[in-house]
Amino acid sequence: MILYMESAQKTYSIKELASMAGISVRILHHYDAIGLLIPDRRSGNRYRFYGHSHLLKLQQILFFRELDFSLEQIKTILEDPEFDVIQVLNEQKKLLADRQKRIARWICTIDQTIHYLQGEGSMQDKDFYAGFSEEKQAEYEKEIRAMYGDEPLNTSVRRWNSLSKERQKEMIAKGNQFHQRIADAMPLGYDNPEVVDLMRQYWENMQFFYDVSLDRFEQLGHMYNQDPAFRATYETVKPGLAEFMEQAVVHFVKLEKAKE
Amino acid sequence: MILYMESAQKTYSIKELASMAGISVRILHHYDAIGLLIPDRRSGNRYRFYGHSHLLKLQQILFFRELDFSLEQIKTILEDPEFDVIQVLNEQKKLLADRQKRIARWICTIDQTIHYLQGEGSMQDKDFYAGFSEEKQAEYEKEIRAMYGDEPLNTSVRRWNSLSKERQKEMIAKGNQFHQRIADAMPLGYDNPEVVDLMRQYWENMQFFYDVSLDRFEQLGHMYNQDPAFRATYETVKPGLAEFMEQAVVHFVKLEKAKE
DNA sequence: CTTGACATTCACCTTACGTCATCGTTTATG
DNA sequence: CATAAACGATGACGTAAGGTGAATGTCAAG
Repeated sequence: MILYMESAQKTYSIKELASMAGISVRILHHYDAIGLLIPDRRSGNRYRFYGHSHLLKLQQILFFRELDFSLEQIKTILEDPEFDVIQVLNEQKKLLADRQKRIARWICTIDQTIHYLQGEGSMQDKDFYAGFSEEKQAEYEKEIRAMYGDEPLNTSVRRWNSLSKERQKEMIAKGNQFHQRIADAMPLGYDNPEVVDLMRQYWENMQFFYDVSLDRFEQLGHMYNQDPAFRATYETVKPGLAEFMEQAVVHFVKLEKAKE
Repeated sequence: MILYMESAQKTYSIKELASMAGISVRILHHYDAIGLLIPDRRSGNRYRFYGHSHLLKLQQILFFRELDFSLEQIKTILEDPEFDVIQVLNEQKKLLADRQKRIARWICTIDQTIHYLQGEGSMQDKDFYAGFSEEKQAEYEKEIRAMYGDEPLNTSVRRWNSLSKERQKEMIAKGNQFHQRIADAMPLGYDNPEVVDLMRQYWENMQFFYDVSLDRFEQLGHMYNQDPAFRATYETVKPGLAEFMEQAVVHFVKLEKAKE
């Protein structure tokens, strides 16, 4: 492992390090015992002292741990002389993205299960486990493609395509109307009841395409402001609309959750 | 647990069930031993046989397991006579959404760490662990607010705000230009080299605000088409643009990944 | 009648710590 | 200065969720 940290800086006691990292002292004992994170200094009384470099290494360890690597694996990874922190951090980002996708599949499977339980569809037994293994998923997607051809279809797109052209235009116009109405309502402030009601309508309108949970809607709200593409489109309707939308969505979600 | 499944249907051997669910036979033994999933029938030779209802219950168990519930907790949850599958499925969706958020924070922490390691910023030690515990995160956000006031600020928004008004207008115009140029290029087809190059520029332009990975960009691509709000704004530029953008993004990402 | 696939139970092993217990050290306080 | 509280060390045992293997039973097919 290549770590260019001139460690001159501060040293931490075992408890300091543990509480900074949000872990127990015992864990650091354990990591010392198995040679995963050995303090560079031991005072005469055998007290452990950690330097700044251990901070980074511990972060690495906990990253990998979060990704369900075994401590043994982590050790070999970190001991690898070819090991480049930045490269591995980038790889970790990818792993996390994979995990996000997996969770998204799970959410999808849950939706299907709910649908099945409500008796509206007949789910085959194997579908129950679609969210699980990679191979099963690959296999499953193959069948889907065999059924629907090679187009990148999914339910919301199919639902959209099933609308008449008339209806599509209508929906688009509706969306734009909302943006305009929300823009007009900006001076009232994001916590104005009228604005809150507008947000509710906006949200309910979405449900047609997409099963948008409150949490999901909140995420979208942030994106309205933060993603440059969306931000730009909102800002052209009216300067400040992107940020206003974010605030209004967050506020609406908060109110809605308080109801429950 | 309320499960209205008239189990008349097929019965499965232990191995069949295990392989359907992608788990080991031993796990089913274990679940039987601790009374978590007991087969309804044992033939004379003590062989276990499972029915359709066990499929659903096992799915529930594995769902909760994925969410790091202990088997003990899972047992009490499923034994609760008040237990409503659909309600809990909805709760699980929420938990999964939380997990997604947590991962998003991790990705953010990784980005900061990379930034720090490249010597471009000075990260405080505690920031190393920002992705971890909830309390730490709450604490941390408090400090942020103390520093920046009560606005819901984040790096990309700060970055945006740090631009001059002139520059902001410029960026918005740029985004719109892209949309227009991409719309104009639609007849060429999403796999046209010119379109691919446009997508690259679009992507690179994003990097200014947001560290958009290829995977993330692909997700965004799907949203352009699937999220009604964004779909609507794209469709007003030109009908069919939303779907075209999705295809073009997916194609671009595929090409880009093939390069690696 | 044997072989191979599948089933059973019993029993010990593993990982990554938690949880004492027992003891030494340091520091704050009366 | 004495003493308690807080922190440190080591050692030993416990735990959850299975893995792994041994010894043995069952059954259909060749």
